[in-house]
Amino acid sequence: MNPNIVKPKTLSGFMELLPKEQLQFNKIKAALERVYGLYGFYPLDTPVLEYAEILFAKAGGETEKQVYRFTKGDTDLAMRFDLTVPLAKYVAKNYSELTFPFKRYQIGKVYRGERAQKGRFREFYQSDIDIIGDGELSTINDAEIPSIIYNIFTELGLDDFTIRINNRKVLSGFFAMLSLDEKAGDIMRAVDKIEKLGRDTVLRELLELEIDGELCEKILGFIEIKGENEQIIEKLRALSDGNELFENGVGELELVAKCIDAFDVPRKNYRIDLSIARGLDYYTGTVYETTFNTHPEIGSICSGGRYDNLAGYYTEKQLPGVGISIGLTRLFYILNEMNYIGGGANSPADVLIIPMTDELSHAIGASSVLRKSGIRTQIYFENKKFKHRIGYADKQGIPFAVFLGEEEIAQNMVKLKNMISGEQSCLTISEAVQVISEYLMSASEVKMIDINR
RNA sequence: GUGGACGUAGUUCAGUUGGUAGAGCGCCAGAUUGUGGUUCUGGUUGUCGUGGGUUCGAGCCCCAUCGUCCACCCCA
Repeated sequence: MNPNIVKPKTLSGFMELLPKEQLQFNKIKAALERVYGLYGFYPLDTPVLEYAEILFAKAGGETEKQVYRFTKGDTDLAMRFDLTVPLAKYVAKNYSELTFPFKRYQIGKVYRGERAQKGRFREFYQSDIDIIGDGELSTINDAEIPSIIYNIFTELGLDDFTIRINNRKVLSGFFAMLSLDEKAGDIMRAVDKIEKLGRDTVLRELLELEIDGELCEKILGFIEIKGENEQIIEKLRALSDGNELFENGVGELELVAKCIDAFDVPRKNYRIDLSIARGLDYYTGTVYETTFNTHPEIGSICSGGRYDNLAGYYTEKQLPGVGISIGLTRLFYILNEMNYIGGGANSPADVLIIPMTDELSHAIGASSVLRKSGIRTQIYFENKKFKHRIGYADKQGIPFAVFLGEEEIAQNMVKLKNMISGEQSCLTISEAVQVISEYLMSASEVKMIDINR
């Protein structure tokens, strides 16, 4: 091997897609943007790099260790590890220019310097939506978020998922009732794992926190409360000893659940689950977590919640908000892994024009006509054997080929071949446009993701 | 940061007690010079991650190193 050749390789934990996969990825991204737009969210883009002092204003412990940080000259720089902190900075900085409640979505890459593994990346897309209030923000917003998530997943063709909701005030209030306020954070982190690790492991972790065995049982019994949403609320009411935080939380949870019904999210796709806690400590109210029913081992594909104060590190203003983040890279990775992806058109073009003569003006003219009708068109310019030319269309799944030879040009016709059926016919260019357009109409009904594949 | 597995062709991988470097897929050519996807025939591809050691002889054994993957932690 030539020693001057540098072996091409990509860093571990950085996803790089093949052309067809990238096409599918972009379709999913476009579907998200479309739905966000339907709910009146503004798009936002912020820099990947920020001053380290901005990103580290809040960060601590684990996240801090995972941030890529470096200096250029005298500037201390860091790469964003989520989209929430940049949003906080943005809102604080542009407070006077914004209209509240401020609704924004942002789809961008974030960076975490941790060990990569299955479905775990060091560079990945997050797709965030947040609603930020000025001073206060109605709890009804907490119900709109799951409805957006529901619409996104159904839009993508998925239906076997569950959005689970809970309220941190309910949990914190309950722990306060057990006089365990100080350990609330640790307890929540332990309790959050019950789905994955099982009751026994969680019990062991609770005991390690030096919590009395009887209280541990109470905690476990609490998070295992099951039933229809109304029944859960009823059971919670019965448990209350008048703790204000707890009662507030139960009230919020009831309201949010009721409103989610009003948003027409089917009961099969969401439910109250008291074991959902979220490890992050800035959540103060409603919390969400979404999983695929058939593959719970994957973990959460999108999660978020309510926070009291978004930008306390950057402004005196009180800015409560609610938001959620979809792990787009992970979502795509998993769908791809399961072969769910690939339905519908995934070709770069709808037609490949194959000129059979040296004179290309007819081919170029035909391509202009096709493109003006919204048909994605490529011309094969290379001087290759015929089987390569048609093979180019075949390999890329381009559904139509147009042959332009002496004969067709003389008759002012094109030969249109349907690559899937193999049928071909001599048509005028406008007839060809019609045939292709009809095909594209029917093809667009195919779901891009098919879990039954 | 902790623990475990694995590095062989473009790619996925086989390679027996240490004895000539292999297969599928892909790619190229032909059957078929204006018809792909199927089929058949032929062909192409290697610093066996890197460095050292043991040995008459190492893809295989030993040491080191780099890299990758998996799990934990944490998270999307």
